[in-house]
Amino acid sequence: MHESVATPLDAIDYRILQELSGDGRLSDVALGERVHLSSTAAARRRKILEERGAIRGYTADFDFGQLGLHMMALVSIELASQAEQALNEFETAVVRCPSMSFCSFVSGDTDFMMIVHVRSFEDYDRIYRSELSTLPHVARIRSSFVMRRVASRPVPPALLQPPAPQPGGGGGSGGRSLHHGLARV
Amino acid sequence: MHESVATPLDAIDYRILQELSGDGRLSDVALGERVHLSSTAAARRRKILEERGAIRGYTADFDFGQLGLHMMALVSIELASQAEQALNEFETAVVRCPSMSFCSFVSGDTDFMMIVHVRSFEDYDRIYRSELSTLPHVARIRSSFVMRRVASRPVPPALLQPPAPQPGGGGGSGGRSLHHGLARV
DNA sequence: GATGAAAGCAGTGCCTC
DNA sequence: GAGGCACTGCTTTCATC
Repeated sequence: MHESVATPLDAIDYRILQELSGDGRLSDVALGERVHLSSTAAARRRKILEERGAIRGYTADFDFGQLGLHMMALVSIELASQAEQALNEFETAVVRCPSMSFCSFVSGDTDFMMIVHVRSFEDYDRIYRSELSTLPHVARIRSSFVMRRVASRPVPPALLQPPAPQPGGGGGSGGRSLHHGLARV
Repeated sequence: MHESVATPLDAIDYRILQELSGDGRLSDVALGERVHLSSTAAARRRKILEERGAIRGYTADFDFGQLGLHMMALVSIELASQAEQALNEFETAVVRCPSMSFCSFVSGDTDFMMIVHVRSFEDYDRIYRSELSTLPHVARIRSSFVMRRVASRPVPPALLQPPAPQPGGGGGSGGRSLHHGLARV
């Protein structure tokens, strides 16, 4: 697996990503029409994007309410220790939380941020006690609840574009200089 | 108002949702095999789930790093006023933020939580000043950055199941194993 | 990137349980 | 009402240029 980007994505690749972001089940024929390519050319590009990992997969987007998941909680978790072993043990445990949708190690005044979907307040109470507060090394949990989703999209279409050239000519700091320190997010 | 829950989803429907959550481009033939149905029956159920809105759509899942989006920020925004007009004006403006992936009105000690993808620190600085701090009624912005994604999945498979029977009733069908791996981390 | 043939798939109507 | 089967027309795939 080559971590470095072998060939940069061109404008058509980004168009394909935009279309597949909007409809992941788009047929190759429809995809080709939208990016002004033949279906085979579109399919080939799509496959290359999948193989190089730019497209990691496809998923269905659900109505959480219809699935009975009426509440979404944003949970910030502070550990009692930030030693590597504590972080590792916490992370190993948290990926096994059945209710956890998202968890990341963050900078700032907390250690981890999680997104948790639950059915009800009772459900959250149960999960809080059985899944969250039993995670190792947890010192403090703060929860806030999503009252209303204002906007939600996998990636803003505006970001699915080739990196713009930096103003000022030779600057070139856009996009490729930040591999140190931040893992791929 | 008896149209809110037309027909409850059965166990096969939830199996279909699980499979499409893992691979949104699954063909009807493959879907049928996985849920032990013919392709036509699987396709019919999938279509019904789409039409009733349980499946809102399908989307591709990207490697943000390969797209040049090396940073993800969690931004909490507190407004100077929580009057309805202020909330409305803020929300109208925030959905136009090109870099915004997610925004919700939340309970707790802030008003809105956003997820923002950017290319670099320079990019974030630019977006902070041009997109975030110019939003109407903003009193305070706090950002934290995702250092590492520990886990990320659209919906935990464990939640894509029929609601468990209420305790005390008589339900004995709760022997569910939680061995689902994380689809993508 | 395009073309054409072959394989595979989706969509429909009809039948069974 | 729901599942399965067979047929028909597309779509995808893989040669090849």
